[in-house]
Amino acid sequence: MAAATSLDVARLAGVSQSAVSRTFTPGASVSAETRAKVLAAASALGYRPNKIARSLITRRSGMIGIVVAYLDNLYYPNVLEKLSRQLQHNGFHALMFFTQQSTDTMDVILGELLEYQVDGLIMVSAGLSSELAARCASNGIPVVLFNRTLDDETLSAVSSDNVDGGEKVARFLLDCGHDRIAYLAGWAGSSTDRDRRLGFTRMLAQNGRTLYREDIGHYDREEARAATRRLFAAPPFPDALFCANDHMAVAALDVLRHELGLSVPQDVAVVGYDDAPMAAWPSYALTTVTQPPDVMVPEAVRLLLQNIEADATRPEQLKFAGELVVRETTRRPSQADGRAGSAMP
Amino acid sequence: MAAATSLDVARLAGVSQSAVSRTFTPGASVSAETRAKVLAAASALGYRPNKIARSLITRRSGMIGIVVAYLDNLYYPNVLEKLSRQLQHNGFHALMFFTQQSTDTMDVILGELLEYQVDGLIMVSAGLSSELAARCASNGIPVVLFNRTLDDETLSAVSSDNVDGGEKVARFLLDCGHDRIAYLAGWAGSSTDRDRRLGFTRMLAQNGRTLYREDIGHYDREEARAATRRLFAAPPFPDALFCANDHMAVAALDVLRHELGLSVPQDVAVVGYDDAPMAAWPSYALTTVTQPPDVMVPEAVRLLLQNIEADATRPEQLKFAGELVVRETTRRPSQADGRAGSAMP
DNA sequence: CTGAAAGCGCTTACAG
DNA sequence: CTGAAAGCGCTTACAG
Repeated sequence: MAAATSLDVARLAGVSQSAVSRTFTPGASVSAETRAKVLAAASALGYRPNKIARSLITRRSGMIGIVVAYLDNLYYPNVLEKLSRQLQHNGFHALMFFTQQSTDTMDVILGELLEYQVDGLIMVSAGLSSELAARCASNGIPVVLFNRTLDDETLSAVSSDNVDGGEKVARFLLDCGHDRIAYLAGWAGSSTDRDRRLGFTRMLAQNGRTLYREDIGHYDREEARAATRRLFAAPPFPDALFCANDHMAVAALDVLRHELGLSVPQDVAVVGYDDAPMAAWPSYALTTVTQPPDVMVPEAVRLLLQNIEADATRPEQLKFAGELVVRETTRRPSQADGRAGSAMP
Repeated sequence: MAAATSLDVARLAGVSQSAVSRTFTPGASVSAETRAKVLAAASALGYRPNKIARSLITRRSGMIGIVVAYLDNLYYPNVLEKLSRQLQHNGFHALMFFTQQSTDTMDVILGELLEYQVDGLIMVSAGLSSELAARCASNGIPVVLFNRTLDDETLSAVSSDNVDGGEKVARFLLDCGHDRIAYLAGWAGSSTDRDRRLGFTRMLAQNGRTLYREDIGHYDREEARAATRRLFAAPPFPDALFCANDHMAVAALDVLRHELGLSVPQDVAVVGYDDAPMAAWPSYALTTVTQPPDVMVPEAVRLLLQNIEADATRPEQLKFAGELVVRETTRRPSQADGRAGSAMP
């Protein structure tokens, strides 16, 4: 029952084992006749080249490690599916590595990644320290960060312009005439949270405003619920709430409506970030900022494969602008408002 | 920059290459002294055994192929994460294969699966014909289907008891006093849809009822929306709607409330299946039937690894009972009802 | 175009 | 416990 090898095929076809190998190597030179004999024998035996044996000598495993921290945020499953399909489309396959929260597991994971001889690495909803990044580089494994950036620009990264996105949200909320504007933060250490907050508060400041209130939800549903309660513990309530992602915005929306009995957007406007699937569902109809996976995913894969081809890692940072999608959780901007720099959806 | 090999380590440690191999093989015999020398040399060189080379001889790649059709149904990302973590916990890693809708791609995928020398296969939201299953078996690759079953019981499968689940829903809806009960079907060809519908209609029949209306949503959001419109095109409207999964139930709920202006559960009760994440969100608070991944996933992994260990595939079908979770999209059962076989949540 | 041979980095009998 | 050697299933110069 053991699978047929190239030698089995060679014997049946009456050719050398090299000839078999060549007919399965794109671009190798085999006569049409030999090729036909080999193909016939191969299909008779149900032969398929052993990729493991091949990669031992070619030094290409055809596998890309995808490191993910969690899929709770429903923006990510879609990203994962697209990444995986795109990889498949290019002759690779994704080998999954889920991290725990602790940092030393990241070390374990990296070790396994190395053992499996992955050709490259995509970090999706997980952070990677500069030190670990260096270890990948020293082992010659190209890495691209998806949706996060590293300060020292030592790794390739594909992300959306979160500063710009934060600004867009602030400008829109200002245009709608909001005054007591609150921010529900994600993880303090993440580049996404840092940048979204930066763009948001900076634009507020340019218009002479500051954050009315602020709390932290750590990109976690339950924590976001608790933070929302704190944000609305005492009047006067915020009249607008910018959440660092949709995952938290949806949780906040539920607390606002179903626990506190507030009307959205009449009592308070809510804006999220990501344009995750549920943001478009009528029950939420959440105003949010897109991070277009249709352009980001192909670029991430292209960048990675390019570095693999080149056999050298030239870090490159790609940033794409997201756009504000205005749905039902926000009011319409006041027509008469002539504030400079105001953005219309 | 090439990674260190066992030979490099051997030279540095002043021992044979075999000794190096042995210290990295659990259970092999090495003296404490040799082991220490090897470990020191290994860490000095940053050595890690090459899993690819190892698997060529051990015939164990440490990789499990996970075949997935789509992640749109948000019940699946969680399943995927749990499966992947559980595999990791057992020293394996998941290699992802996303299928297209067409059947011949399944053939291509299977070929790739074979090339990558995966130790086993888990089919998650994808179907596999008996013929392809046979090909896996003939190549000695254990397979377990997750959440679907094959009629001929030739493959292992872990699923929830969908017939029982369908019955529970019917009994509950009957207890609530519903009369015009409709069914929103999934894929006609899927075992989940077939079984849920069977249990549902059978229990209805036992109580002298039939389906008031029925339409098909193919487990697709947009199709479910369209089907819901058709189901409610003409009065008298159904007063209860059982959807074959939560993904469609949530879509139906949105059409009912936001397009047709109906109140749930006053005008119509809605029940889903799966207990996907959004079912618990207050905006939906969907009554549904669980398919407990916390028990199903570990069992699926156990079954697969057991077959891999045994080096023989003994198909086994495991079925777990789900439970009805009553939330806000259904009314309370009428207290005074004494119907035999009535179920209380 | 073709075949014999070396070698990718390991594991595993086999002697000692 | 230890080392020399064969071999896992391939690819790839090297001659012819």
